[in-house]
Amino acid sequence: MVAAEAGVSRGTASRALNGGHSVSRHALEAVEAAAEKLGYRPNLAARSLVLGRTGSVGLVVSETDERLFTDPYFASVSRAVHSELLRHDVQLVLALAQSSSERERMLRFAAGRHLDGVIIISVHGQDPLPAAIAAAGLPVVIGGAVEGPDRELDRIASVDADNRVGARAAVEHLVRGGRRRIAHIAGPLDMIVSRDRLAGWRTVAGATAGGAGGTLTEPGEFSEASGAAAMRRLLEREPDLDAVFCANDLMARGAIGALRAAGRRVPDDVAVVGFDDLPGADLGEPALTTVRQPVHAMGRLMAKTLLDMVNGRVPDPRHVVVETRLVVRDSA
Amino acid sequence: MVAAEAGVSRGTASRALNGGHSVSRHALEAVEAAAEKLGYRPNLAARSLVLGRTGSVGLVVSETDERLFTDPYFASVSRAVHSELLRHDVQLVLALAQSSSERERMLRFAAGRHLDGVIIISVHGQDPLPAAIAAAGLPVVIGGAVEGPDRELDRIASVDADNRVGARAAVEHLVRGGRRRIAHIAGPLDMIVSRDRLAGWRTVAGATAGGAGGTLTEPGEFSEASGAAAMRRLLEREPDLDAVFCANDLMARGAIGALRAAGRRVPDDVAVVGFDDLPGADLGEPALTTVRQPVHAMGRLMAKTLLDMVNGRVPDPRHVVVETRLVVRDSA
DNA sequence: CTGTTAGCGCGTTCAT
DNA sequence: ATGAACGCGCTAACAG
Repeated sequence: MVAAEAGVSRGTASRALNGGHSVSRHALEAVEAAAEKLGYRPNLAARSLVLGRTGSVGLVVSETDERLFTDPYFASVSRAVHSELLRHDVQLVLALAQSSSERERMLRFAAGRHLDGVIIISVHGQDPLPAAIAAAGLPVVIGGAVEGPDRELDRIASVDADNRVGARAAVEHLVRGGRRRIAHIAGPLDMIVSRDRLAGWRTVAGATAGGAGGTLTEPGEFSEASGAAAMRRLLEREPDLDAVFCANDLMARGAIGALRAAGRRVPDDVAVVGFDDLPGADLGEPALTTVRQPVHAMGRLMAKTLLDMVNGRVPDPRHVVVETRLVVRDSA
Repeated sequence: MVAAEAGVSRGTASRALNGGHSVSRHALEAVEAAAEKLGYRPNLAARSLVLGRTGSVGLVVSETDERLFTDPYFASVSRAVHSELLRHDVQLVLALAQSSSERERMLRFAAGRHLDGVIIISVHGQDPLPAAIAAAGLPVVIGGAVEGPDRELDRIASVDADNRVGARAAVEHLVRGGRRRIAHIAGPLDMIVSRDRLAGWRTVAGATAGGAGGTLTEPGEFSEASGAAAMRRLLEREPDLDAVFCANDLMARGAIGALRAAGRRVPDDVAVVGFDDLPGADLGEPALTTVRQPVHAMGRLMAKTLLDMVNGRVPDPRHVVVETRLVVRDSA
């Protein structure tokens, strides 16, 4: 420790640079001056080796960078997580993990103690990554629902929106508006979020149009283009549909474009409801009726929960579901 | 080292887990089996302490998360950087650094040897971060131009597009098309990119409309909304303008919207040229004439250059400028 | 309040 | 081919 070259011993220097407890004013000033003069930077690798802490947590996105940078949802979540971490002086490390080889690398990275904990969003299928990281001893917070054995692991927590309830509210709103042939553009069916929103829709729509309402669905991929494509397929299958509930706002925007291209007016001919209430949903033409997810609050909660776990506290409940709310605008 | 519990000494185990050189088949297998059984994960913090290498590099974006997730430019760059790093088995760590306190944290993070090197894009003003990181002994690659003393530092390299030339080509194209009152929507003037594109425009436009062409400019912030706002200001100042060159595609899109809202046809009344040629530029209505920047190649080059420097090679030249190319489509 | 010592987990020399 | 010992830079625990 070069700073010790400035008068005192390494122990004293270390104390001075950290809290400054139990150090005389004189020594403290000498150390600070020396550190300044030498441009001293503590080696964080060494520090984390002895402390068992790195002071940084990861936000891993199991998604193509395409979607990461395209869907405002991720922007909102990262912003929320980031701002919460800053308050606790913790560094955010954003990492992509699309392919399984990248997930494997991520696992090595996290398990190798480069991180104190990990937040994972956009989990597809039953991704082994969360459980693997937890098995390596790191706390994991999942943004979204958790099923199966993972749910029981003490090191895994989650923050999810009440997707089923939200979806049901959306479709009930359409029914109240007199719509009968209500279609659904779903998200990728390997994601629990998608299946939950689908289930919420089916509960209500299955009771309309003589039960046929429960089959009128096409999957998309949460992107605008995939929403437009799904909408075209639905129109082909069922030209008479009078409403469509989309699993997110981006697909809703795509659906509106496709409807217009097909000569339908929104909401006169076909009503459209989205999910998320992302920034901008209120601006488009027409303004989008959608289910609001408190994304910012959820992001902060994920961060806060993770930090709690990093500090050895097990949150109770470990799995929280936050409320959503229907926001009625012009499109339905 | 727990793996040593499986028969051999720690040294042998270490050799077995790494190259496997100078280790008997028998010992090697024993160690591998033990590692597998114990779910052994090397502690990367310890490894980087002794090796002086972490195997990860940072991509820091001095930008709001808003823009990071909104401007497809960042998506393209990160994708390129990421893919190149993967080939070399290096972990990408994405980090935001908007405020100066976040930059300070980033500096501690990098200087603390959590990273082997750093790529910085979207540098505003003369950000002290690059020089500070370089001073801490880490190699830095800047995406964009470098001015002043930073340019001479051995540890700083850069990859930039020939913004002046590209801008000039765009404006010359407008002149050839018979346009005379050619306005410019600039980027934030604290960025060299913006000033370079502005200068390219001024070179040519300054010679049109009796010299008045060189003053008809308004700054934006590279976002669609700021492009629209700048366009409105320009129309107010100069209702007769017949063309506008925008410092990026996003602002060009915003400008087109504002022009239409003001009742001007594009390109009939006003021609519009952008910069970047981002995915989607060819799709909109009208398809955008723009200056193509080889973003993917630039991203890969940044990554490759950084890895070279991490390995002790100093690239020559240290500052490279890549060519851009005008892509003529419908909007001008 | 301060100096000393030990040890975090690893790769690597040097003997053997 | 292998084992023992050392040191990376740091903090914590213990003496003084």
